[in-house]
Amino acid sequence: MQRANQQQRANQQLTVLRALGEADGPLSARELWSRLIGSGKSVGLATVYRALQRGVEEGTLESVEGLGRGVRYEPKDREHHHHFLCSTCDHAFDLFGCVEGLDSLVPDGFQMTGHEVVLLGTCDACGNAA
Amino acid sequence: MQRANQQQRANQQLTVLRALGEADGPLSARELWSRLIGSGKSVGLATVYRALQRGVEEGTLESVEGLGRGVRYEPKDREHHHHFLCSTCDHAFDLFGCVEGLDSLVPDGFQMTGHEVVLLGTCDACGNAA
DNA sequence: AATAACGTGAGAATTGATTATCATTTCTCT
DNA sequence: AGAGAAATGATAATCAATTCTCACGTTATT
Repeated sequence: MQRANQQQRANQQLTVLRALGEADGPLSARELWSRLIGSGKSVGLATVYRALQRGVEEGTLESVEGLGRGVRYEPKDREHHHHFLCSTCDHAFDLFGCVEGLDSLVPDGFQMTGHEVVLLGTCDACGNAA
Repeated sequence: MQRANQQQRANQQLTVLRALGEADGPLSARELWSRLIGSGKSVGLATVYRALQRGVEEGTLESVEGLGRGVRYEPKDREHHHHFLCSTCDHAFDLFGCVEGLDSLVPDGFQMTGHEVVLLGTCDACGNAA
């Protein structure tokens, strides 16, 4: 391993969690890792996984399924929201607000404990780049 | 391979597609395969995959992501609907009806082309079995 | 019946995501 | 500074889902 400078040493996991906290939506481990590398932070993919796993164990992070294939993570302290999944860049964006009329969809005998709403389409950037 | 009886020979892929058509919600390849085996139909998992792949290519099936991890499949001719995902048995049930107020969630500059709503909780059977 | 194209099942191979391992390095505390 | 605990990065191992391969059965056509 090449000489790493002291600046970006320290607690790498904090670097990871901070980056996730600044994201505009839930990120997968790889997505988060790419962003870190892209912004010049040298962290191992394994460390990203470790940070995410630990965040979930400690209750500060939440894993989000239902957005395309993989699992994504987001800070748990965000208030109730949903996501917009861009089919071009595959990034998930946080949305604000919720919807009406969910209760009426629940079949007799079923107990609803939560819900997810995902809007699909093209994000601003991808739409303009077309 | 043990002697298979002629009755259930013929076009196995049709058997697969028929079973999917009779399901009360989208099924994963494995889920569909299990059901077939469970009901005495001897089909190979590879054949299930072939039938699903072909169904999608020919436009009669649609793959559904966003329900837990894997990919599930459903006939494309069903009218617009959403799903209830039971956290106990992991089965996805078709629901009827839709919700209000989706448009207002779309951020400026984003183009929405579709949406998914997933209700989470416990299905009737699992709730009673508890 | 003969031939060729297609369908099938079993299991191997591939793939992508996640976890485990291990030699170092960094931290913490004294 | 020194000792032991924890963190880190590279990469190997694991695991589940999906695809591929191939020997053989089936169907269609003649």
